[in-house]
Amino acid sequence: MSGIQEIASATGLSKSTVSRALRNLPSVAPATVTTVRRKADELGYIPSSAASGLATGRNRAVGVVVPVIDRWFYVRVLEGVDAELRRAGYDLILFNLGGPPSDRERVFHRSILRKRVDALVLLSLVFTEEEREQLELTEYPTLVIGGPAPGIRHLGIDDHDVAYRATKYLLDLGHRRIAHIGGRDEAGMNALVPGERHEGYVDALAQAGIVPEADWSPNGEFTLAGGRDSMARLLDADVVPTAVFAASDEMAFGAMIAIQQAGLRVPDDISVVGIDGHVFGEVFGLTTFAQDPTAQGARAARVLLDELTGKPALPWFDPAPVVLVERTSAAPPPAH
Amino acid sequence: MSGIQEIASATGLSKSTVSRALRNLPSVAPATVTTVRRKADELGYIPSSAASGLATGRNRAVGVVVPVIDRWFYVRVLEGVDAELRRAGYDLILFNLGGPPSDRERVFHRSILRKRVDALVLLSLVFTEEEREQLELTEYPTLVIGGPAPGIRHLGIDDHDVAYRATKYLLDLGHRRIAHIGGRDEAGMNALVPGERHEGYVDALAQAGIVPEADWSPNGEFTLAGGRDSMARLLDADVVPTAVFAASDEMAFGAMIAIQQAGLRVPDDISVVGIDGHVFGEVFGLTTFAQDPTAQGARAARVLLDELTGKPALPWFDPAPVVLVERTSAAPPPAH
DNA sequence: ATGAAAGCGCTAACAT
DNA sequence: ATGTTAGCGCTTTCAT
Repeated sequence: MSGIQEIASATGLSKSTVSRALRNLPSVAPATVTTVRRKADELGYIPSSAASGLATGRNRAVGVVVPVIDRWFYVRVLEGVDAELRRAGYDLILFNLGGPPSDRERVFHRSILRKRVDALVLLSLVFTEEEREQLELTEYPTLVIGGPAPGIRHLGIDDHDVAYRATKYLLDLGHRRIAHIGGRDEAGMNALVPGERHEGYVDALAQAGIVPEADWSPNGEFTLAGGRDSMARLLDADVVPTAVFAASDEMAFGAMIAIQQAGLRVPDDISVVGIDGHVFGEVFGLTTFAQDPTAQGARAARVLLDELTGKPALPWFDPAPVVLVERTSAAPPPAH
Repeated sequence: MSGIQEIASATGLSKSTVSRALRNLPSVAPATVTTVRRKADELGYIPSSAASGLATGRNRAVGVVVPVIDRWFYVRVLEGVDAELRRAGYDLILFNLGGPPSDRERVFHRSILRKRVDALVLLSLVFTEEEREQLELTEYPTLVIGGPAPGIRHLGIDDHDVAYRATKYLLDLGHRRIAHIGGRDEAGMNALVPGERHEGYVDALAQAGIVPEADWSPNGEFTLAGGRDSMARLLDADVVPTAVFAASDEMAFGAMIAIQQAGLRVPDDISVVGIDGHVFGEVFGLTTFAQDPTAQGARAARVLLDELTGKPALPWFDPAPVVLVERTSAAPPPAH
């Protein structure tokens, strides 16, 4: 109801002065600031972001685009982005590309590109050539978290390297029969991540002179149920692995459950390691290579915010850290 | 860069006609619409939400306020709200009250009340008297999901009833020694939910003439680890329950893990039931009373959107449905 | 330190 | 069916 104008009238000042006072600009008498602020409170003044956005071209908001919301990784990243934005007084607009593919187009055009945000964080997304161009046209500072995206700078862990380390870890424990529960491309999501992790696995094995069984890389779909089912199939085969490297903790949990359900024990019969650092890891006793998506999100937001205030754009990021968290799901293979 | 004006000039039409054409208003010649749209594409026209927001007073955005993001329930609700908003071409602004309490105040004033949204969905939040007043001043259509909030209409399940049914279910199976893993108030979150669930449990027991042991309502903090620890403690006592009703699936999973780690079996030695309908339930084989937070979110968004288009406000909602999903975690108590 | 005036890009009467 | 004219509520020169 009440705008800057009412405050001006009520205090006998001009709109400009009120505007300045409200924004703590220099060259406003301290006394004036006090008067203005008090009147503002009194009148229950609430600034209109549309008006200031129109006048300045700044929205004080950044968009976060996700392929789906309901995934541990995205939620954690969101948490990090949010924390940093909040400190800066920026709002977070969430764009979910999930659901019917037709929606994707709509969201993309009608929403993302609507000049509502000042910058964009894209999570694990792969874009079409056309979408990329559109994004560039907007000239928003933009970056991708979670998996390389051709043509856009990205922030995240080195997927090949973690997978390599995870496999190596199992190798060093003495395992030779190591399976890998991974993923495949999913609609609109980054297909490169599962690919790189699989390669890291294959490469580590190759270096040890091992060629993995053909069907030892089942698709766990990055879900708990997928991990369980994949493991169950692995357990059914003629030759069973003594260790499993899952491309995500969730799949690793699924594998652990399948192993127990089969009457076997982790790690006595089969060792399991994952990637992620999921909260549930502690309870499951999962040995994993943990990343910190929240930190990645915060970092991304920080970078974007800096660029919004004029800092030159970073063209490239060092890989985000991954730390080995040793718990009880991995041990040397059974003696026999 | 280019606005409605350039299109007007380029086509020889007036700003108004272009505006109308772009918004598919009636009373614009079909041919004109075509011309305008083509020119718009050609020029890479992107509407400014700030400008139209300022002109109309509508932002085509709704805010969702959460106490923390990283919780199964909230994420699912978010998914539902988002789906509905997307269909209507609305954006979703996420306000996270989590983190330092000082932030809460800032988010509340600087962001939520900034006239950036047209309506508000509040998740499991309890507000101070002052916050409530502020909210009312904004006159946004508002509603709460997940737990009653004094003074604001709310949408969600009947917590007392589910808890009653869950306990009754165990009772009907023949159990007499039933424990309840629940929660307590958490910073800024709805303290009423765990309370109601606990009461439902107590009431069902009372009706069967049972007074629960004093320490059979441990605080599982609504987390997996909390559920596990609570169960472990329960298992350590002199007299051990034959069944456990957990106020959330996550705590139920934790309880199941603790039971297994103690060398006991579910449901042979101890039965477990939960509330929620968490995806992991299937893999864990958890018998639970499932709600559908996504549907609740969608419903909420639908209602708000309707009210934005003039429909009279609904003062009250029927409780959201809860369905019993029977799996393998609950059975009659051991014979002896 | 403060004020006056123009304008951000769109929408909405009110014409015609 | 289209054009004219005012704003929406701020910020920002440019004066003073």
